[in-house]
Order: sequence, then structure tokens, then C-alpha cells
Amino acid sequence: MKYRRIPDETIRRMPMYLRAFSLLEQEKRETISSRQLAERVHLNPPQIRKDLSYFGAFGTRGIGYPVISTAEQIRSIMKLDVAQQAALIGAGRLGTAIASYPGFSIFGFDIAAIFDNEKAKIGKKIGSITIEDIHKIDSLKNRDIRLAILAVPVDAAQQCAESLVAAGVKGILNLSPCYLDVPKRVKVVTIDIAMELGILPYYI
Amino acid sequence: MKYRRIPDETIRRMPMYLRAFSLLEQEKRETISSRQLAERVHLNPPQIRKDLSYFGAFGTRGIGYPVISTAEQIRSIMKLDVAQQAALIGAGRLGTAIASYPGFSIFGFDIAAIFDNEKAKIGKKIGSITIEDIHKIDSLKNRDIRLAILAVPVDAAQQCAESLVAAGVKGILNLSPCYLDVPKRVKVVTIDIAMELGILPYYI
DNA sequence: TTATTTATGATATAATTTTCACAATAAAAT
DNA sequence: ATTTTATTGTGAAAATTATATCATAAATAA
Repeated sequence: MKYRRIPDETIRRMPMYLRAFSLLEQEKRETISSRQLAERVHLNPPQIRKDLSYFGAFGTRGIGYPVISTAEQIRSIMKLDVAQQAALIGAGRLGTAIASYPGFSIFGFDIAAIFDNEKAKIGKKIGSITIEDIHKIDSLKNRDIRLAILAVPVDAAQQCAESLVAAGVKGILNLSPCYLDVPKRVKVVTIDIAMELGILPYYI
Repeated sequence: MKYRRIPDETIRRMPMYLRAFSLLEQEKRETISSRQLAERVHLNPPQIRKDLSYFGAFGTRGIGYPVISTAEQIRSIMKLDVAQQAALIGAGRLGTAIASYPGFSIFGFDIAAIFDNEKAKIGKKIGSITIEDIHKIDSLKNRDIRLAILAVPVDAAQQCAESLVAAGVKGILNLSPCYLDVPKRVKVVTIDIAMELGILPYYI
């Protein structure tokens, strides 16, 4: 296929495909057709084929997609083929929940550092990770950690984001209900839990 | 404006506008123009005007939108004008964090019931709410609770969703990384934290 | 070897969503 | 009273995204 800009929506769906393929790997499935995959991820077959075809021709006509190699390809495209280390900022209740969330491992993520501003928490551990002083975020620079999860109160979010950017962080998963003003080379994804809940009553 | 179907994307943005208007109310601002609002929510002015205009003409030309009445209108449209009670399923780490999250109140949400399957937790309290046995989800029917937040392990999610539907729940905020198969009269919004993190490395 | 089946990859079409441009109009200024 | 300024509301254009169609490649079986 000739080059075309890859839609943002396609990028958003890729981790979804990767999760499905990772599960298929565990199930020792050898191939899967777009129709079968569509059933699993609740999309329709042409969309899946189109999404994947932006990155190359992974499938075999008459057969479908080979599970192992397609999984590897998607991992490589999404840069999830090498384990990604992430820092967690905020060891409150939400931060603690995130720190011990087992769901990151399927994508090879690893919470490698935790920071908090509360004196009482610094030095304590969550799992095997020791909570560090938030003023030492800068040390991320030397540790080659380029991803952060921000789980601090709203009023601290912007300031923390700036420290993260200064420490060389390139991607932030923001759990505060606010916009983060960062250089555009830094990618921010915000999850606003209350807002997501806020859309439900409309449909009821 | 003649009737047009309201885009889903517009609905998704409405709580965002409502949050902004609620903050403006607190600041005692009387009016705000689409341009000023756009700066706050990081969208562009025509989009805000168009989104709001799907529901009527709230603004005054030359002036902007009156803060109080527009906030009220959006609340009413989104059915957030009356306090909404929600049930929380799962009192693990994530559930506990959700239960004590202060961010729901801006939309008038109230966690009114908590359920878990773990014997040791049942009867204990989180804040002022007593954890109930998950097998008693059915009691939601009599308590007029129509919203639920699902914070249970993946393998329990579908089963819990079915109990919720049986108990008359009409909207589910699903925090498990899986699709929930429910009747289409029930609205599900899924937040897959790992997946959101999964898109970041691509952009780095 | 040839026909048949399956399912991809590419292209064409449709649907949705966003952006733009501007007429309409309210308030302020002259 | 008239002009100027600000800003909405909206139809139309543009952009984006999703869906349908179809030629064709690979595998299998006759």
C-alpha cells in the first residue's frame, strides 16, 4: 500500500490488538482471521484489516494472521518489544493501586520508580519499589526512564508535569482531571475517571 | 437549528464543558466567551459553539455564555442536575481508591454502595459506606441505584456485569481490560489503563 | 493440474466529525 | 440614533474515520 498518514484512531486501537494477540499466543493459537479477531475485540473485520495494513501485509490470504509473528510486529511497531520502565508519581490511594496493578505486564511495562512528597511515605516500599522524594524526580534522567504515570492531586499536576519534562520524560499518563501544558514533543494521555462516569447518565 | 443527530463525540465532551462551567461558577464569573472557554478546555471556539448549539442557543451574541444558566442547562442535559448514586463493585486497591476519590462530587456523583466477594472485607467500612456481600448486588433494585463502577479482576467482570444488569443497573463504568457483553439498553464505558499507557511509547 | 474455498489487501464509498466563514445580533461607544 | 465592536449560531466545506466491495493470493481437494 502506498504511504498514508496513520490515523490516530488506528494507533489507539493497536494496543487492543496487541492484547488480543498476546492472549492468542498464550492459547497457542497459530493463526486468526480478521473475522475471528473482530469477534474478540468487538470491531468489524475490514477495520482490523485496514488498521493492520497501514503497517504492512501481515496476513496470509486464505489463512488469516499468524499469531506469533503478528504479535511481534505489533509490539515492534508500538515499541513494546523491549520492556518499558515507567515512573509513578504519587503514592496516594490511586498511586498505590496503580503500583500494584498487574495489568501492565501484558504490554511489558514495569513500574521502576515511585515518588511522593509526603515525608512519612518516603523510604517506605510498595511491593519491591522504595518511595522516593518527589524533589528527586530529576534522577529519572540518569535512569533512562522516559514514561511516567501521574497520580497526584489536580493542583500539583502541572508542576509535577514540568518536573517530569525537565527530567527527560517523553510520555505521561495523566490521571488528574486537568490539561497539562507541556512541550509538544511530550505526549500526554489523560484519563479523567469522573468525566467518563459523567457521560453515563445521559444514556440512561 | 433544525434537528440533527448529536455526535457521540459531542456527548463525550459535555462533561468537560460542565467541569469548566462548574469551576467558573466557583470563581463567580458571570459570562465566558467560546474563545476563553476554548483556552481552558484546549479545544477551538467553533467546536464549542457547535457542540453547545446542538442543545439550544445558550449564549448571547457579543457577550458569550452566561456561566450559571449554561452550567445548569448542561447539567440538565447530561442528567447531572440531580445527585446520581452509584454502586462500586470491588473493594480491592483500585476500588478503595475510587471509593475515596473526591473528584466525583463535581458532577454530583455519590458512591452509595460498595460490594466485594471477600468474606474478610464484608461489613468493614470505606469512609462511611459499609462493604456488602457481592451476592447481594440484587438489592440495588430496591435502592434505585442505576449506575455502577466495576473494579474487579478481569475474570470476574462479565459475571458481575450480568448481576448488575439483573439488578436494574443502566450504566457501567468498567475498569477491567475486557469487553462486557450486556443488553444494548445498558451503556458501558470502559477505561483500560494499561492500554492507554500502551499508546505512549509509539509517540516517544 | 485445475477448481474451489477462504480470507487478505487495496480501493471505493459512506458516514461522521471538525473546521471555516459569515450573517445575525446584542451591547457599547460615539 | 448611528456606528462600532464583540461574539454567537449555523450552513457548508473539509478532513477524518469507518464500512463495503472486489480482485487476487494461498491452500486444499478433486
